[in-house]
Amino acid sequence: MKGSAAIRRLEDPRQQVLDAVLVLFRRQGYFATSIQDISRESGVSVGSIYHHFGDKEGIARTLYQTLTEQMSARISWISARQGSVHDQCREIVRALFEMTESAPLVMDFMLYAKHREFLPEEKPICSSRPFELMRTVVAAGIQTGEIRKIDVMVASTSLFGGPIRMIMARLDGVLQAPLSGYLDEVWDCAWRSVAAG
Amino acid sequence: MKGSAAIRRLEDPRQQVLDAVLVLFRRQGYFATSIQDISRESGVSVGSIYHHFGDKEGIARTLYQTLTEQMSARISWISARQGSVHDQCREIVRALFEMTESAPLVMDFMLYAKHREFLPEEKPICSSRPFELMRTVVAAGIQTGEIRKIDVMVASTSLFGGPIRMIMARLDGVLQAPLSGYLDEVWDCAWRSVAAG
DNA sequence: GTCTATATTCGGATAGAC
DNA sequence: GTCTATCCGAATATAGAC
Repeated sequence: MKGSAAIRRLEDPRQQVLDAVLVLFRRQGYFATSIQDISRESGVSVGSIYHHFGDKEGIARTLYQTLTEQMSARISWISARQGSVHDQCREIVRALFEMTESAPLVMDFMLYAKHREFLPEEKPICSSRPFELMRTVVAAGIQTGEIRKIDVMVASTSLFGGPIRMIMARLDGVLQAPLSGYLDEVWDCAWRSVAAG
Repeated sequence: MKGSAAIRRLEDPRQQVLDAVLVLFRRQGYFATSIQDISRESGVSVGSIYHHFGDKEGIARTLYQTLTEQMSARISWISARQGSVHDQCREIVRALFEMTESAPLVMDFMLYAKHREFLPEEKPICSSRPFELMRTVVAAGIQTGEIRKIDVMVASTSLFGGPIRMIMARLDGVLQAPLSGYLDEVWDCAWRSVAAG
């Protein structure tokens, strides 16, 4: 039955560990978080953690890959459901804002964690799938003529740079109110920067 | 004479250490850099380093404060020399781009370093002096009517968010060519997002 | 102020029982 | 698969001579 899957998932030690490190990495950072901390917070023993993840880096890598995949999937899904590139991009920004409020730890890890410091093999965040997808959408917008004929990288950073800085400000506590209240104004600014006509 | 000052500065152990950690923190990050590494790279002994900085965190703090002060001073200077807010902001972006090319290590430390992980006392980078100054300029622009009447934070992130993302892409190696070639297009986009009229 | 040698702590990783 | 007890290398910080 379905219910047992949910319970199993709660008991799944891998998921327990991933949930715990998301909290701990945010609170103390990767390096200040010991395996002992992770064991205590997750309720999974040290030996079990090593059995499942190999080493400490393996935990971070698994978390990183899981989250980037989820985010990519969500962006693709949104993108496919919208008609115009304008609507696609606006809904992506809306989704990013919504994720920031509902899962700030995830957004924090995605945007702020210096993956290069503890995942030297991984590509920089700018080159990760979610950001590549955003650039793809922008490139399509230039093709359709919705977006002015400018460099794709310039268009992407102009369109999403403002919203991303707002998210960072919110995660830092510089911004007190929820992002949803700023969405219309932020999107209006962002779109003006690249809109054709 | 002036020459001896320059030589003295090269011999100043504090400066030697700060120069070295800028390189090391960029290459390996704060936590992966040991005091031994710093001693080797700077040519200053471990004991001397502790004498001057107290502890490892003291090195990072000194570096952070020195760089934010320099950056703030430069932004203030630029801002004071320009007539319109439009020109002030454009020259700030130009200066940021120029700094990225001439001193990438400095920009990397300012934008990318997770200061919260090793400087828990410091304010988040969004709240640091340089960013506050930028918001002040933007607020002035709203007063003069050059910038539309929108939320100051929204206006700031919209205006500088794109350029900052371009800088990050450049530091990550995602962008191959120097930023100077993108300045006009980036600034055009940025200004459109907030310009009145 | 500068340096070398050293102490002490800490945390990643493993061994091996269950 | 899970757990506890343990090892061992590494890194911060200090002591104390010069």
